[in-house]
Amino acid sequence: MNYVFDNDKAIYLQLAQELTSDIISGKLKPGNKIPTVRELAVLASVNPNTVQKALNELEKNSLIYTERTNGKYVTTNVEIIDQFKDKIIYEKLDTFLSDMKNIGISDKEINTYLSKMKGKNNETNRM
Amino acid sequence: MNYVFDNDKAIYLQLAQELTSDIISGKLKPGNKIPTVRELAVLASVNPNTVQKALNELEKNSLIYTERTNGKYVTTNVEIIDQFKDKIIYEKLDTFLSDMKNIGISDKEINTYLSKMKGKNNETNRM
Amino acid sequence: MNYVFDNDKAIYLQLAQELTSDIISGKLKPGNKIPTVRELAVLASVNPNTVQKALNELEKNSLIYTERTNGKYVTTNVEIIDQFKDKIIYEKLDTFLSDMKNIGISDKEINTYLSKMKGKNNETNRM
Amino acid sequence: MNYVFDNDKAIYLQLAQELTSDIISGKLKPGNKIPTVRELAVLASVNPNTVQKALNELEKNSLIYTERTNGKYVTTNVEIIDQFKDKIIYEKLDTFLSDMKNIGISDKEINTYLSKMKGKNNETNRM
DNA sequence: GTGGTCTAGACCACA
DNA sequence: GTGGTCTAGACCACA
Repeated sequence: MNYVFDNDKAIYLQLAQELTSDIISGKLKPGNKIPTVRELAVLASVNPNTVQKALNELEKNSLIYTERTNGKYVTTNVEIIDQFKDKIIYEKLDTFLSDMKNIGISDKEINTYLSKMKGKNNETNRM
Repeated sequence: MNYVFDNDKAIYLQLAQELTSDIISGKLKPGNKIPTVRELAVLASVNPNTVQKALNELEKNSLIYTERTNGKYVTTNVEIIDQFKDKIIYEKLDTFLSDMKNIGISDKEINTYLSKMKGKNNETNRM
Repeated sequence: MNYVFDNDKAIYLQLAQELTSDIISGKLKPGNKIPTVRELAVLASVNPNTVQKALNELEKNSLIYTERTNGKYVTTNVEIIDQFKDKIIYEKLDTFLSDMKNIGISDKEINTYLSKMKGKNNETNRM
Repeated sequence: MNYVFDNDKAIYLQLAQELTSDIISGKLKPGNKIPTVRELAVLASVNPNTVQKALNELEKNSLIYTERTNGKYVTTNVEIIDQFKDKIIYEKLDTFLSDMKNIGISDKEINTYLSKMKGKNNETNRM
């Protein structure tokens, strides 16, 4: 996890997206315990309230659930994760393609750019 | 122009990006007059001050210039526009690819998804 | 006359200052006819209303007077011009020295800078 | 800090210049916390939005940086401050000398005036 | 009619 | 409490 936040968007939303990525990618597996709010707060150099707000987003999407006094866990319902993964991929693709279109880049050009860049983008980590 | 704003980001930044897209894509051509601050405010259902702030962003990037009492115009310096276009394409590609990577999508899968979706994304308009 | 205006200040005030300089320096001599409002407007690439407003400033300071239907003239009262010259020199010096002081430049340093720069500032024309 | 504004120039620009002077002169030192937006608004008898706009100017010039929710601080990069100081001194000298020239004051006369006035200008505070 | 500035006041994210 | 955004509305310089 590489917590560098973009000033243009609320931190709690960016954090929620990072954590969602971790679940979707399998980095955090079904049933895994999520680090405590305080641990995450330290990891992300962020106020616990902000972490709480981020985790609420995940819970709203049923990606995690809370065991009272025991902690928060990744859902064991693989269906939900898979569906969410599909939804996010679709959204990101859609946004990417319509952005390219708005900028005036044809499908053909997209392919050219993509083949140029693949394998080179190891530095950044935005979502 | 389709001004639907996302709650997650400052309106003035989203508006600035829409207008930047319009210039980069050639929809607004070098030397073209930008609609007046007040016109844009009405079009985007937003306060004139917010439009001002958005246009300041474009002016900061030298994409537009102001003729006192006359209006604002797209730069006639094609170089600047081209360079900005390249910069934005690079950034969007980079973000897209690292997002996909974070989600756990391989380059091969990206290609599959892309060929499925191309030509279908006519609804949305985000940047 | 070199009419390049600074965006940070009203044009009519800048124009008034240019014209005041011309009188104070003797470029426009006592009794000389001032170019017409329209001529000045063309020279300065400015609206006649703006020239009018600038000339009002000079008239307010008694540096020029209007002969109905005949035009505007530099005052023949040399006293007034001399006093105004003194006043402006004093103000400019005062502003300059207090600016330098605020920036933290000592009198000694001012001298060093001045001897370095004298004779070199032929390009600019601000007032 | 002495916040008296001149009607001829935008308040936010004058405020920006005052604060720039404070940094350049060392009155506000590298790393120092800038008074809060609201404090400055009260000090300058000005709207907080106007202060924001002024501070944006300083941030644009990298003289200050913002710590989210924590406040704004003078840059710790002394290089930047020194370069900006040089730039401003040069500009002020250049303006001063060309103004004097336009008024018809010779270099020799400037020296005479300067030696008369030095040490006497304690009242004013313009920049 | 054009852009620019400013205010009063509200509301948000984050700590 | 800190900075940031936004609105409604007023007023100015310039053409």
